[in-house]
Amino acid sequence: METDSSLAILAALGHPTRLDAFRLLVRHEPDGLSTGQLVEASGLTQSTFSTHLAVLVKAGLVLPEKRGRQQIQRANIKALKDLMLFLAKDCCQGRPELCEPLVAELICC
Amino acid sequence: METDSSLAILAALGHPTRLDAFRLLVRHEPDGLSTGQLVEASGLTQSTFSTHLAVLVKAGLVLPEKRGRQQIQRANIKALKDLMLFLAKDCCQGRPELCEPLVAELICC
DNA sequence: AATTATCATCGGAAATTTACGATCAATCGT
DNA sequence: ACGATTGATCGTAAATTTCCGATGATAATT
Repeated sequence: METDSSLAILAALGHPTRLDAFRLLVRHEPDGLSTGQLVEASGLTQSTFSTHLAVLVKAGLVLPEKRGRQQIQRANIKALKDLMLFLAKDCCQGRPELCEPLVAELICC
Repeated sequence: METDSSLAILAALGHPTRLDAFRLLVRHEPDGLSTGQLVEASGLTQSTFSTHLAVLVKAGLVLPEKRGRQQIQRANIKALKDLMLFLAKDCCQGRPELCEPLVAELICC
């Protein structure tokens, strides 16, 4: 994964509203949630949340899917995986000994 | 790890200057780099970079250490690990089947 | 066809971030 | 003690982000 798309993902998740929304979508995989449900959960205005959602979509973290006049949003787990691999490479590639306990702790989850 | 500190880490890494600096520090573990070396690598002004560095330190991603009149900066690998565990929990806790390929790919690195 | 529901986009205000030069504090070398 | 080096902090201007109400576009309902 290139650093630019990782950067976009990090920036997208670096806001409470967007992080909450993404985590909520992960918990609702693979059904997803409509934009309206996400708006309600956020407690923000529809237009305000729409711009946040656009950031997540642009970063590739959320995959919108048209269903009727609703817009179903789904978390892109692969994007999350790619980000984690990108982060892991930083410490594992250069310093494998630093990565060992990290992976060990991940396996048990 | 609480979501607030994860949020701070994500926001801190969501800027090219700070992401670059952090990755550079990871590659220089465990020796670290002086602030001046980081400034030079960033190509920014000393004062500008100093504010970026403060964000990284506040998020706990970088651990400063006084040495003479220099300030040695070191990457906090544990903070990175905690972030990855936080992200992994989102998809693993709710949906273990989503996490399996993620962990599998991490192990090989 | 008209109305309603869902969601994106526009326009603009307020807040925050980013960037810089200048200054200050601390430490080192002379 | 004095000057030089290192890096944090202050003041501030420009850019970006965040938030909202209003408007538009599209699709379902009546």
